[in-house]
Amino acid sequence: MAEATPRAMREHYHHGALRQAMIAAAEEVLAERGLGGFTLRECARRAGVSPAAPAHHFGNLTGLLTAIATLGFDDLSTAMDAAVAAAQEAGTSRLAAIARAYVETALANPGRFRVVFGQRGIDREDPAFRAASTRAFAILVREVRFGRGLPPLQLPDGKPSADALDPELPEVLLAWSAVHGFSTLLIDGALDFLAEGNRQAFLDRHAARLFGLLASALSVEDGPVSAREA
Amino acid sequence: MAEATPRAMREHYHHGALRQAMIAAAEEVLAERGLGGFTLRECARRAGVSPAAPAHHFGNLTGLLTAIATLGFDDLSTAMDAAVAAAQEAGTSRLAAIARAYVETALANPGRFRVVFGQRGIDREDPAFRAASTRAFAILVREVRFGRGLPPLQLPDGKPSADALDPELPEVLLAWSAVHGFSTLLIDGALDFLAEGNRQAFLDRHAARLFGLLASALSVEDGPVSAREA
DNA sequence: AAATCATCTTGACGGCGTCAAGATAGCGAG
DNA sequence: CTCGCTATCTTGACGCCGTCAAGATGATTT
Repeated sequence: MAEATPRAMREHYHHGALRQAMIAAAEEVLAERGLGGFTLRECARRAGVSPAAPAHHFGNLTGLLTAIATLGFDDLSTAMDAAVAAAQEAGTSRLAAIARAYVETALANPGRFRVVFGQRGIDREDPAFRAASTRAFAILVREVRFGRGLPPLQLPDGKPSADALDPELPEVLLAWSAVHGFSTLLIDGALDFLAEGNRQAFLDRHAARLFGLLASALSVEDGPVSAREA
Repeated sequence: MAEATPRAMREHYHHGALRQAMIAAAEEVLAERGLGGFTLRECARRAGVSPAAPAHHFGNLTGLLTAIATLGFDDLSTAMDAAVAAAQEAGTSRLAAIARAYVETALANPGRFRVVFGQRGIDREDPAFRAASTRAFAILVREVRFGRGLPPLQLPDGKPSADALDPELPEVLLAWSAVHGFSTLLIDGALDFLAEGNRQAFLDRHAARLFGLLASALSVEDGPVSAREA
């Protein structure tokens, strides 16, 4: 497949599905070496193609990363939706399930997760990316509203009107910030001094309590419920 | 100062304070071009020195970034402590003040903030870095405990014993995750589709509510306050 | 005054992303 | 059926990157 003989080159001069092949190679490289070790040339190498070939399909490195980011966002949506369905079934907290799914997706392939959040130049105006991003955000909004006993919002097609989701925005932002922050802190090793070399044990020990705390914080009806016996 | 004549070169063959100069240059580059446009060679250029000169002081790029990260963590600590003092004075929520300070620090110099959290290879085992990191974490722990009406923890010197801070760990993690996640989402532009081109207005509009929500969530006395009428 | 040592320069290496120019092949129009 | 068109891919080059080995320089110690 990656033959170097003139014969094979002649036969495969036109790759035929380079775009797909590049994306597959990119996912591979990200999983293997992370975002730091990610290289356009290496992806081209694995796709069995010259370094300049991808330009025609993706424009440049940013284009490739944007494509990866779009897929990554879709995976995030898929994982969250699946988690919600499972929690629904099991009768457990849907918000906690979403949180778990988000963090697990990030930890499963940190390099890819970092691409999604543009640690290395993606095109946020790209229509496909925007669509994927909006889709994921809508899931979060829907679940936060569900957690507060509110009916789902009518999301015509494009982005939800800012006014419509304004009332619950702080809750949504808190939810997203918390799961996203926890994910990045874990990925970047900022919590390693607490995990003492065993990240999984650390998660088993504290993640559920953290997610539960978040879910219950978001379910609280109104203002400060403190002042209980302070 | 950055003369190129042999004369000046001879006079300045030994820079004398290259370490400082490199750090200053690095901060400059980070502020100007962000972490993506950050380059060891560019820093050396601004310090008026050859590309290989910094090696003697920092080892390699990672060494320089680690030094920057250490300073960045210290700034985070300073900002948080100042915010707490101010809130104390004003009688407002100390936790909300810390949150605001954290986010503001991140937004003030995103490139530097990204260095702190190792988006580009730092040495987390570096003693100075570890100390700075522990210091900042201790502030967070102290304030979360204060918010819950608990006395400050005895932190001998090194890291706090894991057992001692175990009870409040979920709250601390939630606090850190939320402020960190909000910061990175903002920095990475993931919230731009909500901010509609005016990030400051967006913050003015929603940040206070978000921080207030977080602070009150952390002040809740005990377990799930949900199940109220679910 | 001589020797030692930290500091800095020079020149080179391989790897990167990108670009211009040319080779190749599939495809539609005649 | 063939001719040309166009999308696709290669080649070779450019400037930039981080790093290294070897040598120059100057401060410090002996």
